[in-house]
Amino acid sequence: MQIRKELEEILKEIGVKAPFIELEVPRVNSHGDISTPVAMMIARQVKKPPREIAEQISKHLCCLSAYERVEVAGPGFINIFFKPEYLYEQLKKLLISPEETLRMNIGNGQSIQIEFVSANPTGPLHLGHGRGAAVGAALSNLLEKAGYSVEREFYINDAGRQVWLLGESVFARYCETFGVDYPFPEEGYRGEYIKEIANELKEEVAEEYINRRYDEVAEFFIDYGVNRMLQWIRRDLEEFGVFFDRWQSEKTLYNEGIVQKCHEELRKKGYLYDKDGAVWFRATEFGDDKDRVVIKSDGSPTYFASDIAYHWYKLQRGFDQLVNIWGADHHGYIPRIKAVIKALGQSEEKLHILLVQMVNLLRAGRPVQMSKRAGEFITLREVIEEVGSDITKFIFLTRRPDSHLDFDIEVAKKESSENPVYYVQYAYARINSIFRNAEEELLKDLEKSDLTLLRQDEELTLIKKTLFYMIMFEGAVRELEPHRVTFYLQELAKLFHSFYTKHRVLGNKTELSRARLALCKAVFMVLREGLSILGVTAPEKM
RNA sequence: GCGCCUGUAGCUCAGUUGGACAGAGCGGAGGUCUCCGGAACCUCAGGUCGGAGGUUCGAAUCCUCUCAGGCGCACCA
Repeated sequence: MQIRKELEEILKEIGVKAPFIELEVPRVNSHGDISTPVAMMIARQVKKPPREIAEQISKHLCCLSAYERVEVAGPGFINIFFKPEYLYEQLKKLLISPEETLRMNIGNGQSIQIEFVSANPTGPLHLGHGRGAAVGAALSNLLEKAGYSVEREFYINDAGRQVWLLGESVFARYCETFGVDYPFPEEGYRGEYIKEIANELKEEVAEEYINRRYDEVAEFFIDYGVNRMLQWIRRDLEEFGVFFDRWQSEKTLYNEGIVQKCHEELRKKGYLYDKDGAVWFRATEFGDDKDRVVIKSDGSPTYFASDIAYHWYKLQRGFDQLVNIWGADHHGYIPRIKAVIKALGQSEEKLHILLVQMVNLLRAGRPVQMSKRAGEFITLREVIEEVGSDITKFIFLTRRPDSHLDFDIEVAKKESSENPVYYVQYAYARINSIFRNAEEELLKDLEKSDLTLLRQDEELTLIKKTLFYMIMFEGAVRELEPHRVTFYLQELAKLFHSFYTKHRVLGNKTELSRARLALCKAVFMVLREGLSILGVTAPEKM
């Protein structure tokens, strides 16, 4: 698939530079296999009517052997029809080297760090975290396959007030198990899991910490609580099929002097200043609404203090690009973090902040109330136990991240038995089943089979669809949109089921069967590749 | 009050840096199967793209205003 390159060259000959050449797969067959509006896009620049430019371009394209014909249509579309021979050739290429073909090298080894989930270690993960996890993991996989060197990182907020409260909550419950009265912190965490930790502690340390003041033993309780929470978080994520390369602790940023070093640098540049007994960051210099407090007048740092340092540290580590996946409730935070990046002398383009909208959890149309403090909520773990990981991920990945999402547990279970994930997985299982039924002889060296026997509409359509995976892939990478993969897979599965219903693979003349098996193999590889981006299993049987 | 996100078929959602008559799944109606897995396939019905202006060859997409829902506007995290 090198149409884009060819078009670029033609444009160069004509003396035009187009920033990005858009290729579309038209809905209507008569509009060609591939179509491009590029002539219309440059019409203004060249000051010629689009159709005239289109004619000129299409004349050049006509000479190339891959195309059967090239038409100019409508206001100036260039519609390209492939020669079947070209399709067979590309299909063969896919069969011979699936990895090289399906994994376009776009990133060229650039390093990119993706930070996601980063849930506070003060309670179990909920469904919103699950959405971030699914999106982050899929995006990571996508970029990795596109030739980026990806690091998946989880940032742990293990410093500050929230974990202080976690420790105190555990401490209170711990005292309680000995019948010792300690007032439960007003904003403490009231979930059952806190009691679980307290009971564990009772086993482990007996009454060692009884009758002490909390601030004397806080460190112990915080560490214990945080570690236990992280264990659970990690376990739940693993169960969900999401893994991280690195877990960065906020506390470590303090202990290793990273926060201090970063602040010194900013101070030197004049971007930190003192006012009213506090230390401020000059965010307004870089487009934020107001300057932001970094160290409060009581001497304690704000959350922002370490967040600045965290981003500084990421940049220090030399990534070419950074991606932060945040819950949409943090959107107000974007200008100040972008300001930090700029203050550190880096281009804000380096940092992509992807907002993932909130998830409303419903059961049969009725909202399920969620409140972490009160300890009433349904966890990610409970949802994946009831609904299943594949289904849950698939639901998250069939929506744009910034769309609001009502996740109805009952609907999720019902719908999935009738369609979305299983539909795609079923196509995969079907192909596997065909392979199981086929005689071994037939399956040998499929790339050498006579692909020109694939002449039926359904076959040609299916071949094109598998080849157009690359167009979808490129767009998904460019826009950081893994959900495009999900939609593509559904379309591919649909075309496969259609083909399967209409044409028999096995039991034909040997060569036709082999050609169709080859086609199945190609679909098989694309499905497997796509599902692996989504982190959804590709079952051989189901 | 200010800012961000969302509003597309009865429901859940896509719609490729503005492109050809607006798409899919579910639900509804009707059909397909002697055979590789029916968790399948095919057909039909169904939308003034929240509303009003504007920009242009061309708008679901961009701009302005407006309505509705969600979320933010701390020396909280």
